[in-house]
Amino acid sequence: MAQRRAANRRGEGDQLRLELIRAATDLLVQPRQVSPPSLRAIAREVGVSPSGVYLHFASQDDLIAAVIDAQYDELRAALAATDKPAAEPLDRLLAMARTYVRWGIDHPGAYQLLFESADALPAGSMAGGTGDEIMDGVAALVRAHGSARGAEARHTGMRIWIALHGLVSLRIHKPHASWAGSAERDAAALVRAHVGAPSAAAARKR
Amino acid sequence: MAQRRAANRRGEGDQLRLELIRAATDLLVQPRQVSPPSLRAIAREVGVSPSGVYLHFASQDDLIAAVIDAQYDELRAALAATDKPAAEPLDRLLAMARTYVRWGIDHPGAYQLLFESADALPAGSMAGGTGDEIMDGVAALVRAHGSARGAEARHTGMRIWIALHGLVSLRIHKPHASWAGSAERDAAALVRAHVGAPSAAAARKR
DNA sequence: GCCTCCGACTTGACAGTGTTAACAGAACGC
DNA sequence: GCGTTCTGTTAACACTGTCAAGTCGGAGGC
Repeated sequence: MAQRRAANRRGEGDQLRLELIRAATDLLVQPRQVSPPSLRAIAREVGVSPSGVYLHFASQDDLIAAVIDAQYDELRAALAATDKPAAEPLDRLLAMARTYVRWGIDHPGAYQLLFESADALPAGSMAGGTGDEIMDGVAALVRAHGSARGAEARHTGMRIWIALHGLVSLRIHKPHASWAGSAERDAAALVRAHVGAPSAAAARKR
Repeated sequence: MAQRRAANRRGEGDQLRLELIRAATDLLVQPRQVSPPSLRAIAREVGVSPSGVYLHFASQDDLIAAVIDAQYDELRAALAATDKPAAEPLDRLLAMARTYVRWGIDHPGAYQLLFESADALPAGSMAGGTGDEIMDGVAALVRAHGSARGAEARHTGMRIWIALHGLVSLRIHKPHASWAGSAERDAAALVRAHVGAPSAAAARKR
C-alpha cells in the first residue's frame, strides 16, 4: 500500500476524490477525541521549555486531566453559589438549570472538556462520576418537588440533565441556528416540561 | 517571555505545576474544535502521497467539509427510511426520535462531526442550516399533532431536538455513567414530556 | 510514427506537534 | 568545600499540514 499509486486516466481524476472521501469517512466514523491546545503553546505561555511539562505531568493528557478536575470544581462552585437551600424545590431546580446553562455557554471550552470528551477508564476515574453526581443532585430536587418518587425521580433528573446538556451543547456548536428566545428561557421550559409544571406563560393566564 | 526561566527554589517545584494548569486553562477555555484524523493517514489509506490530497481539496478542512455533507445525507436518508407519512403524527415523532438517537449512537464519529463541531461561516454555509432543517421537520410534526401551534410549535420542536441531541451526546461521551434503561426509551420519554402526551406506562394504567 | 503538451501525481522542504534521553546549573546537607 | 539532588534545558525522534517544484505517461496534432 506504500507503493506508488498508478495514475488515474485522463478525465477520471475524480476517482481519487471519491476514494479520499471514503477513506476519510472510515477514519472519521470511529469515535474521535477533542484536540487539546498544543503542549508547546502552553509551555510557551508559561515561559518554560516543552520538556519542562514532563516534570509534572506524565503526558499532555495528564495535564488536561488536571484542567478538567479544576474546571469541574468551578462548575460545582457556581452551582453552589446560586443555590438557596431554603427556597422551593421547583425554584431551586430552575435556578440550578439557569446557572448550569449560563456557565456552559459562558465557558464553552471548559464545558466541552467536561461533557463532550470521552471519559477515562471507567474503574475509579472521576470522569464517570461527573455525570452521576449531577444526575443525583437533580434527582434529589425532583424528589423534593414531589412530582416523582424513587427510581422515577432519578429518571426524571437524568432527563432534565440530558435536556440541559443538549441546550448548552447546541448553543455552543450551532450559534447561527435560528434560536428564538434566550437560553435561560429554554432552560426553564425544559425543566417545567419534565417535572410536569405549567409554563410561566400558562401560569400567568390563570 | 522566550527568556530562560529562572528555576524555582527547592520544594517550590509545584509553582510551575500551577502555572501550567493556569495557562492550559486559559487556552482551553476559549472554544476549541474537534481534531480530524491526520490528512497523511487518510492519504496513506488511499495509497496516495499527502500532496495528492491538494489536487482535490484546498485544505484538510475542505475535505472534512465534504465528509460532513455526505454524513448529513446519510442521516437524512435514515430518517426518511423509517418515516411513515401516513401514520399518526405522534407515532411519526416517536419513530423519528428513535431513528435519530439510534443513528447518533451508532455513528458517534459522524454525529460529533455534524452536531458537535463549530459550523462554518454563517453566510450561505450549510452547517448553519443543518440544525434549522431538523428543527423545522420536528416542528411540522408537532404542529400536525396539534399540541402546539405556530411559533409555539416551533419552540416545542426546537426543545425536542435539544433534548434528543443531549441524549445522544451524553450517551456517546459518558458511556460509563449509570444510565438506567435504553436510549430508545429515554427518547420516547423526552418526546412525550414535550408534547404533553402521557407516558406509555401511564397510558397502560388507564 | 513522432513530438509536444498537460493532467495526475510525487518529491522534498518548511514549520509545527508530542515525547524522550542526555545534559547543565544552582541550592542544599554534611 | 564537596557531592547530591532538584529544576530545568538542549537536541533529537517521528509525526503533522501545506506548498513549490519536479516527474511520469498518455492524449492529441501533424
